[in-house]
Amino acid sequence: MKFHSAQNTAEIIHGDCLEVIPTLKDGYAMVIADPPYASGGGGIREKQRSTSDKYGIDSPRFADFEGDARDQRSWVSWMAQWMSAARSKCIDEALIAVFTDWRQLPSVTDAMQWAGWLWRGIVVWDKVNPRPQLGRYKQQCEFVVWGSKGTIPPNRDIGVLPGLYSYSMPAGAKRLHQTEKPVPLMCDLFTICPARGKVLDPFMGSAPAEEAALITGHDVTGIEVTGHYFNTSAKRLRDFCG
Amino acid sequence: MKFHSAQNTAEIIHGDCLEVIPTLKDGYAMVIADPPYASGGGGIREKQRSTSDKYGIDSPRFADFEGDARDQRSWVSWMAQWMSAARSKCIDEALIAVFTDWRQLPSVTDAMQWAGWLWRGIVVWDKVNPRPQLGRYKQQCEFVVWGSKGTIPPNRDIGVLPGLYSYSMPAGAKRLHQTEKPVPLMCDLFTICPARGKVLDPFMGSAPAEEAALITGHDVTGIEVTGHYFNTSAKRLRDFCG
DNA sequence: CCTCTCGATGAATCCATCT
DNA sequence: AAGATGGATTCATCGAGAG
Repeated sequence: MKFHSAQNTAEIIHGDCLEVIPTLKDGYAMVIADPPYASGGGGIREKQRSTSDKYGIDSPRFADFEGDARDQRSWVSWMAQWMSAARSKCIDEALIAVFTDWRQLPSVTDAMQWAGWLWRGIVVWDKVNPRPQLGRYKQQCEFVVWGSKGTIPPNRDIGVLPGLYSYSMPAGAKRLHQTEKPVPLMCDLFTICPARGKVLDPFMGSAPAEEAALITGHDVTGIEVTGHYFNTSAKRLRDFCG
Repeated sequence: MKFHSAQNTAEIIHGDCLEVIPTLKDGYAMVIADPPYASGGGGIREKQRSTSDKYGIDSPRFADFEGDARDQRSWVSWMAQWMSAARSKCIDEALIAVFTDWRQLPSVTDAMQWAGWLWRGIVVWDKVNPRPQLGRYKQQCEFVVWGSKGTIPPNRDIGVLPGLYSYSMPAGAKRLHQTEKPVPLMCDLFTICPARGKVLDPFMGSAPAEEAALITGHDVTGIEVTGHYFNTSAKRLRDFCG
């Protein structure tokens, strides 16, 4: 399914990214990913809880999403698999940026390197208003582990990018997914992507990255396995493209 | 060597923390550590460079510090060893906080857990003005991996602590060590330590943590292996205690 | 005492050039 | 051919010193 803004195209595909990615044409300049964190709890019982129960706060407003019930070992190898598949569809100077929380950060850096990407750093997303925790430090930040397929060419016209971004979680009716990322944050992250470079997003969710890619002038391919959220994304992009 | 503020005592010891820690009395409520990161490079050549050369910029202003030349495997097991030794001198509800950069963050979380500590989160230190890097995200933050020996009792009277702190690197003549941490940052981190709880600092450097501990009302034991920096710390604490 | 300008600095990274 | 060395780059912030 395709949506067109003034200059760019967003294509969205309903399916499992491990099956869909091999069918794509290559030429991607950036991979952006917000995979299920699978970190809601240590034991098998926690993994079996629904995502809206694990990550929801008071009343479950959101449909459950898939892929969050893997145990730690299989989660890491699965992460490495899709990162490897995505890498094979990328140009040599491509970049990758993967969201994670503190619990899975070490596993994400492992998986990224197993998949052949060069790990280059950690960008911090300050969520500004996280849930307070009495008597301990708040988990105020999430992290974007980023890397590249090969060397990054110098002297691109993008200046110096921040390593810390502060944006509140999307709130209220505008929020369409439990773990939706702010569109302005996604726009900022795309600053590192070469002008007009194609973007691949294997975990579309409610499509904030697709909206941001169109805003910043990139073609984008989004993949989503959960039917409910694929439909949510289609509606969002239909509305956005007017 | 001991220094006394109005209410508290700082004891500083010259030696290798792995040898010194077993000689200490127990009863510590918090371990704070800023170990050598050993992340200056992947190969043996990088490890052999002096710390002032690796981490300093143009003209080396600071004396070199020891312990930064371990390779990755031995660095991790060494980290686990001192964390384990420190843990055995702690009370059941003790806390630990360890500084690291992005490169070593996954290894620090491994070592902390190998040593028996419960890993509880990542506190982010925003350095505000890191060196800019053209065409990529800046490495703007360092990280404090924190955990506890056992459960953390609820309802301690410290309210909710931030998970993100912004402080510039100490600058100018006040800065006594290449990698010195800001005293206000150290003071903020000690907010989680129970009132009058004893603090252990195995990598004293130029003693910003010792100064912060006295300011916030804690007895503290600092250990430093490099003679030059032991003397620097002694002078700093002598001046501070008047 | 406050404001302004100017200069110096940084737990960096990359690459061309030697050995 | 592989490993070691040295130099260039970048800009927000801080501090010193002048006005």
